[in-house]
Amino acid sequence: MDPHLLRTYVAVARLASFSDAARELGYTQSAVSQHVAALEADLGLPLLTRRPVAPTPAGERLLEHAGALLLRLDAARADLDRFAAAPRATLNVAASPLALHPRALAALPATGVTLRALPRDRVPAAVATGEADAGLVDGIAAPSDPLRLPDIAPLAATRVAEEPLAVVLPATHPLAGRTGVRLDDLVDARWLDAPAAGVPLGELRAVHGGPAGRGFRTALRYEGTDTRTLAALAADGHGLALLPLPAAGGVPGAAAVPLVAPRLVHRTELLLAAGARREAAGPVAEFSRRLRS
Amino acid sequence: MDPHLLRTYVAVARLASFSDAARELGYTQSAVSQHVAALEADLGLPLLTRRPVAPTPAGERLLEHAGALLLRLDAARADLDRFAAAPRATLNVAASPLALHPRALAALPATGVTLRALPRDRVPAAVATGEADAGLVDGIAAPSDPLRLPDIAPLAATRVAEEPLAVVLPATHPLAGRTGVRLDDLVDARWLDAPAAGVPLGELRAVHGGPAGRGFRTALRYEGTDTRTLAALAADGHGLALLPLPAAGGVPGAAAVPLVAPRLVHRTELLLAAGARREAAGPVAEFSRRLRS
DNA sequence: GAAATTTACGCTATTCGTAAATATC
DNA sequence: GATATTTACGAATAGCGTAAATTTC
Repeated sequence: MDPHLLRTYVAVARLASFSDAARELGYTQSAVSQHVAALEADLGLPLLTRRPVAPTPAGERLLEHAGALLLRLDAARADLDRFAAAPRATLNVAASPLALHPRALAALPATGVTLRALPRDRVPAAVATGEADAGLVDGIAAPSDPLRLPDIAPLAATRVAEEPLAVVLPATHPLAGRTGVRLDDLVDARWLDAPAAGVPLGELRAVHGGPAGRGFRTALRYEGTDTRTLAALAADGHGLALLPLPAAGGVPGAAAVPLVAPRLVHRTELLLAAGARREAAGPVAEFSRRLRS
Repeated sequence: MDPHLLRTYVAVARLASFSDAARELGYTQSAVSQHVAALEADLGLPLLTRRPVAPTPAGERLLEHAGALLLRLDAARADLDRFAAAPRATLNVAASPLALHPRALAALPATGVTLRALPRDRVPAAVATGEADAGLVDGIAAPSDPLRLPDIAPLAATRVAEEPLAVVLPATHPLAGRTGVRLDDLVDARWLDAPAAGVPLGELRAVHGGPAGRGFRTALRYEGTDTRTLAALAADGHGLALLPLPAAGGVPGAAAVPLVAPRLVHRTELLLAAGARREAAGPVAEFSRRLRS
């Protein structure tokens, strides 16, 4: 189970071709074939069917392991590399769309900043592998609870902000006038699933504690990142949206009603590779220090 | 960052000796020295001080990564090995002390069972690496929330049971007569820290959502696994204990008062390596099926 | 029979052990 | 000076590419 072999195997499985994988990895087809053969011999299992090239059931399993494994390996290397490298002169921030809290924006250094929007679940990996120096992620959690992040690598998470959650509904909706809604009142409602722009429904289900069982049916899926659009969709009756309260207001035809039960908040966290915390100077340290205070 | 090198490095760091590590791994001292040198060259960093042998700061960092990495690697191998192997004839269960719920005991097959008690945090690893065929873990969580387990490998977790939590206090305690207590009433209290026998205070703090900030001072630490002893200590005024309600009752001089706020439960889960779920027959499948129904 | 994967084979680079050299307490 | 780590060096091995063989559509 040499990582090289795993890496090759993953590439072959992804591209469904030995030859294409060889091109991508800079090997000959022969070498790729030998890699896969070695892996199969090592595990005593066929991993791929040939013609067409597709993973066997055992191969599917291995893919799950291999992905995480290679990610961790890259993360370890990146983290250790940071030890040796000089403090960076620029700051590379990966952020999920809703994590760009004013407090975070205010803490950004004046120059040398690159800000990249990434899907929520790719932010931790970006920080771990060194693609980004710092990450800003959001999610929902119980008040003052940390977010549940996948542990790709030892990352230091710091609270940046917590805001109430709000349900966005059409101004004509019977609940629109309320000062607060309970989620239980809305289990039968149709929701907008907007993993990028809004709070992902899956996460809500996880935190709220419903097993796959009840509710949260999806009416429409929106794949963009614009919260105004999302609120407009909600105003137009395509389904309910869940947003941080500050982001939910001010859309014509829409009412934002705070979610009062269960007691959940929209939380933003700063993510730093643990190795990066040693840096005493530089924009990464500066950004981190400002957000911490 | 070859896993072999990492494994050697970890052994050297743990044993604080090149020679001892060589003996343990079945290499010569020379080979071990070369391994460490190769790693240091690869990363461009010194990882160990010699005489005495101890990890440098960078080495410490690497240890964190390496541990998780090697664990995942072992888990992957074990998981794939299960694919090739014939269904096991015996059932090897790893369980944290409080996870031995009657429902779990009742589901055990009549013969061929080995039951091993393990600290809570080692159960997932035991299942992942194949040391155990199945695991029973407990912890505290919001009602019908899954436990937060470290993701060493893709493990399938199933709910086995949820029980109310109870605070165990001396019968003479002012709150002893209550039908329920709120945790907020007890932040100033002294607690028994019994990571093995009771619910770990750290976990409570995490779920309840206090950052390192307030409360949960420890009066006495008990490292055994016996809940009766723990309750007796609480009865004797050495501090408060937190136990699942069923385990908390019936101790002379002690009162068990259900915890009513925050709404948390003691939860037990069955852990199965995802690879093992394919087994249609055998004691592992039988055990799993009985607990699922 | 064309396209793709596997196998054969030779070259090179790596890895490990023996043994000598060197460093540290 | 004894103990422990490093270095030098040779033998075995593993890994890759070229090219021929084989498989499959």
